[in-house]
Order: sequence, then C-alpha cells, then structure tokens
Amino acid sequence: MLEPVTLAHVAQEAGVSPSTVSRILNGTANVTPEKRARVEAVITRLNFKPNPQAQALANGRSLSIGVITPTLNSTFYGEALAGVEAVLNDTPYHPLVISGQWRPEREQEALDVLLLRRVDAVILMGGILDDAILERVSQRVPMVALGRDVRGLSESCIVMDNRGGMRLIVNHLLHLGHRKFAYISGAERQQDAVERRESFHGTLHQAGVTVPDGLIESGDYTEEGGRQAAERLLDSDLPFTALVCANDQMALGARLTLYRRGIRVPEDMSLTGFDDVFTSSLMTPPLTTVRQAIYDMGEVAARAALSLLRGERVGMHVFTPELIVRESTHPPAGTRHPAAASEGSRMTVPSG
Amino acid sequence: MLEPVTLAHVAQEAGVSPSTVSRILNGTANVTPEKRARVEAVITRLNFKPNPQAQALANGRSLSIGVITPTLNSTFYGEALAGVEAVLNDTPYHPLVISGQWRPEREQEALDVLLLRRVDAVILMGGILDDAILERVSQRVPMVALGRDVRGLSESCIVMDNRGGMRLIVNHLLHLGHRKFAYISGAERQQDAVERRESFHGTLHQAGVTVPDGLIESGDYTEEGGRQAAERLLDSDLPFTALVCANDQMALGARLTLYRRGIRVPEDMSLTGFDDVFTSSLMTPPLTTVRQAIYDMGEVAARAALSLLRGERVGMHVFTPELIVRESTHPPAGTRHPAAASEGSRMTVPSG
DNA sequence: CGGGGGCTTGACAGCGCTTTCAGAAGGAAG
DNA sequence: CTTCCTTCTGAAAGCGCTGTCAAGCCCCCG
Repeated sequence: MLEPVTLAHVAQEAGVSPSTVSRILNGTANVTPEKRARVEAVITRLNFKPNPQAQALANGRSLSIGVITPTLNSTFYGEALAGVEAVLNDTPYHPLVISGQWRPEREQEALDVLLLRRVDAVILMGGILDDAILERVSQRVPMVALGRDVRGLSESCIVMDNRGGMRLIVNHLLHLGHRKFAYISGAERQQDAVERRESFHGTLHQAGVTVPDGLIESGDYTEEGGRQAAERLLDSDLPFTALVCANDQMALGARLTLYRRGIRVPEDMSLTGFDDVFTSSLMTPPLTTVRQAIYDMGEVAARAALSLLRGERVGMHVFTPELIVRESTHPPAGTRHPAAASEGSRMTVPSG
Repeated sequence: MLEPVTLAHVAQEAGVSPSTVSRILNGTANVTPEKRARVEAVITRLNFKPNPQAQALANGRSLSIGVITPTLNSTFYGEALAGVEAVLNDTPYHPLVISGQWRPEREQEALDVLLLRRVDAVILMGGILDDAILERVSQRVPMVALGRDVRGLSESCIVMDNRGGMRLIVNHLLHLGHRKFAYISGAERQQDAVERRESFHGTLHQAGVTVPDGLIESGDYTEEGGRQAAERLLDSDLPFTALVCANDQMALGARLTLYRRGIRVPEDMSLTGFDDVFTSSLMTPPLTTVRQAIYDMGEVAARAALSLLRGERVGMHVFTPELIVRESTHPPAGTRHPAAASEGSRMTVPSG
C-alpha cells in the first residue's frame, strides 16, 4: 500500500479498460462474469481501494456524513456520537464531527464547513441554530435533527417525549409523598428545557401543588450551573424535600452542594435527574432519573440519515422515556410511605 | 451559495485565467496588485470557497487530520478531543475522528480509513496497536501519539509522567498515615497502566510497605471494572484503609461498591484516582487524584501535528502531574494525623 | 443469409483545482 | 535600436474516478 495503486493500474493489470473496473466497483452495469472475476482478483491482489477524494469529485458524493454536536466532551452527546459511529461503521460512510459549542456562529461555521466538504447528509444534535436556517440547509442536503424538533423538518427529527418523562419523575416523587419541590431548569434557549419545565409545573399543578418562584432556578444544563443553582435554592431558605433537575449533569452538580451542606440524599432530600447519562448509575447514591436512550437515538439518527440518502422518506421518531428508580429518592422525612427505592442496577457500556 | 461557485466562475468574472486565481488563492506566485485586488473582490462578492475535494485531488493534501481515539464517549478522551478541535479550529485543517474501541482490528481499520482518505497527519490517542505498525505508518504520514510512548517515534509523543503521578498519590497517603493499601490497576496492555502499577509498588516498597497479592485487582480502566474489582478486594477480607485506583473512572466504580457496602469515604476508607477527569471534582466526596491536563495534551498534540506538517521537528512532550487533594482521602481510622483534606475546589469546563 | 435488437466494453470528456511550461510584456543593458 | 532577462500570465496537462456515447459483438428472426 505504499505506492497508492489506482484504478488505472488495476485496469492495465487485468487487461481491461478503466471504465470496466469502475463499473465493477460500483455495479453500474453488467460485466462478463469472467472479466469480473479477473478484475476482482487483481483488486484483491493489489489491495486496491478507490480514492474517495477522486470519487467525491467525480460523482459528487463524499461518503461522509456531517455531525454537529454541541461539544465533544459531553457525557450526553458523546454517547449519541458513539451510536452514530456504530451504525455508520457498517457502511461506506464516515462521520465528520464538528462541535458548535452552543454558539450560533460556531454552529453556522460548522454547517458551512460541512457543506463545503460536500457531506452527503448532516446529523444535527441539539444546537441552537434557527429553525429557518436549518430548513433552508435541509433543502441542499438531507438532514436529520436529534433531540430537537425543527419546524418544517419534523419528519426527520429524532426526539424524546420530554413532557412525558418529566411527568414520570414528578409523579414518582408525588407518590413518595413529596409536596415541596424545587426545580433546576436547563438552558431555556433549548426547546427541551422549556418542555421539561412546563411539564414539571403542569404535572404538579394537576396534583394541586405549586412551587414558589424562589424555588425555580436555572442551571444551564451544566454541572457547574447545577451546583450554583442548588446553592441559590438552599440560600432562599424556602423549605423543600425534593430537588428535581432538568438533566443528570446538573443533578451531579447539585449533589455536590448538598454534600457540602451536609444534607443527606435521599434521607433529607430526594434528588432526581433526567437523561440517565451512564455515570448517573454510579453516583452516591445512584440517581433516580428518566432514561433517554441516547446511544439508541444516535443509532436511529444515523439510520435515518442513511435512509434519506437512499431517497426514502423517514418519519419523526419519538422515544418513550422510562423511569429509572434508583436510590436518590425516598419519602420525605417524617412520612411513612412504603419506600420505593428498588434497586435499579442498570450498568451501561464502559467508557474508555 | 446555492449554485456552487467554482474557480472558473471567479476567473471569468474577473477576466483572468483560472491559473491566476489559483495563484492568488495559494500565494504561489506574484500577481499584479491590480489584478489581485480585482480577483479578491470577485472572490468575496461571489463568496467563493475552493472545493476541498478538488484541492485534495490536485495537490494531494486533504486539509484534514485524522484522530484515532479509543472511544467517543469517554470523559477522558473526550476532553483531549476537545483540545485538538480547539487548536485546529484556527487553521484550515479539520479533525477526522474515528474510534478504535480498544480493539486492534478496529484501530487498524481506522488507520486504513484515515490513510485512504489521505489525511495529512494523524493523532493517535492511547490505543493498543503495535509500535512496529505505528512506526511504519509514521513514515507515510506525520504522526503524533498522545498518552503513549511509541518506540521509534518518541519524538512526537505527548505523554505524562505516570510514575511521578502515582508517586505523588502514594506519598500523600503514606503521609496521612496509611500502611494498608489495595490497588485497582488499569488495562495492562496499555503502557501507562503498567507504569502506574509499577510506581505504586515501587513507592510503597521504598517506604517499607508491601501489598499482598490479594489486594491487587485489575479493573480494565472502566467504571464497571472498577466496581467489580472493588467487590473482589472487599471479598478477600484482607484489611486495607486506602484504595488506590489507576484512573478516576475506576475510582468512580469502586465508590459505588463502597457505598453499597456501607463503607464511608473517607472516614473508613480513603479512595484515590488518577487523571482528574472533570466529573471527579463532583463526586461524593470529591475525589483526591492526580491531574493530567488532558485538554491541554490534546492541544499540544494538535500543535505538534501542525508543526510536523510544516516540516518542523518536534520533541517528546512530557506533562508533569499535579496532586489534587480533595475530600476522599483522610488519615486511617484510629490515627490522629492532622487531616490534610484541604478543599480542592477545581471546577472544570462544563460539558454539554 | 441479411438486418435489427440487446449486451458488453472502450474512448473520452469531465468533476474543480494545481502546476508546469512557454509565451508575452516590459525593462535593463549593449 | 537590438538583445537578453525578468516578471507576469494563460494554455494545457494532469490528480483518480465516473458516466455518457457509440462502436463492436452475438443472437434471433424473417
């Protein structure tokens, strides 16, 4: 493989024209079985691999699928990426990953780069780019969105039922006997953060429970944000027995604050997350949360992209959330509800 | 940008030949200032961007740098990736990331794909591919290795002083008064796992402390591995007061086992990690560990790759470890050493 | 036995850019 | 006013592959 062997070499070696070799490569037209065998033999003997650059230039398909992720070092999106890669691995396509850093300019740049590199499709994970822009782009190149419902593109969106998930969590806590809640919300520029918060309020409202404004804080979906939000919540001196977080990462941050203040989980305070990032099962105590099958969503997104590439239509795919009860929730102090802390011993794929 | 504008368009529009435009683009030769201005005006007006595929085909450089990482969803390598991406972001180069899943065949495949796609350089993170193979590959394409010292390629390796780091940890524990240690080692097919274990033993040996074989277990560098290893350690019924883990991820797993068994950290058991993955500062309690500046290492690796591309020589880069004392270590029960649990309140960049 | 139809196959013109080569201009030197 | 360089610039030949086009071949039918 030192001297890159080209299609022309193969053709010469097999005594056929380059066109024929190309045809065999792509199954573009019939070729005499005999010739085909001869060429294929040469191909394997020379270990010939067509140059993707040249192919891309000649027929306009680059065999790569652009992926825009908010960040590369996120527990959450990392798994989705892994799912995408796993699916693409069995195909001639390869992912081209660029991160948008939650900044619209950066996302726009990423998109531009991907288009420039002539990716055959793009998978957009989360992100905060305008629906309008995305819709426009999607007319140039097949696009699927993960974790967000893009207006005018909803057929190729992979989303989860955020409202339903939050309802599960809240009902679980209500069932345990909690009546005093605090909430740490996500970055509300993102749709899912809004949906989760609304569902939190809605579900409680139905149960006749209201939450004072002072017990709603935003944590921007980050660990550090969650930590600080928990500080503010506690500083408010308003009483609450359940702290629900809009994602696991913030729950992790909040956990630290509770630890620092000597508040025991779950005895003094129940704590919940959302997403079931795989480290959540390893928290002390393991976190009660809602499972969002992120890896699977990555897989589905990749498959959807491939379908689009084949010209097939795909429909919106809504994932159903699943409540994962672990050990961070407990009836509030003073209650005598039957403890529901069944052991959810879900272990996820190890990471590096 | 709908109708892809080509160099030929620009040439025509500016009334010059394609060659001239190309020359201006690459600064290949002198061009009359007047013409240059004219062409540049057209370029910006038409928002012309040269097609990378075509450039790659024509001059053999793809403007992409291959990155092989063990997994995409690892807290550890994720940060390194982010570092690489950040540096490349200011250059015309782009990372092309493929994961090797700790499997030699997959790593080999990844390498093949990268070479096929004609990447201009490759950055290899960890991995278990033979040094010999890598050395051979490095003759075809500039290569830098991250977190491993490849024989015959050591000038372009970014590594950390694993032995020194482990020495820091062990000395810290010895200083606190610990004499009974248990150790969870990493995947020993990887060099760094071996170095850390050797240093663990060596440092203790110098202090006159020995560790029974039953208190050494392997956890394969994963959370789940760490969890199970801790189970085995505890089941051995051999006494120990300090559990040192070869990385943070295993410490996280081990933490769960301790929690399940009602063993308090740090009162009953001191626990340490290695790497300072950013979630470690959020563990309950925050983990004492050794900081390995992973993100920085990613940056350095990317810069090294760029240097190589410019034909410059780069030297091996050894990172110095830093002890991060948090709250998971404490003098052993029954001792009355001054507690050294200073609050290491290092917060790292949030992730997604 | 000749003509039409279907298959297989090679020649060739790109895809969009780079780069060599040589011609055209302009200036310095004789 | 030649002659010889220097620049600057355009024509043209690729880079490795695809896809169109038409030629060549064989078979079948009349």
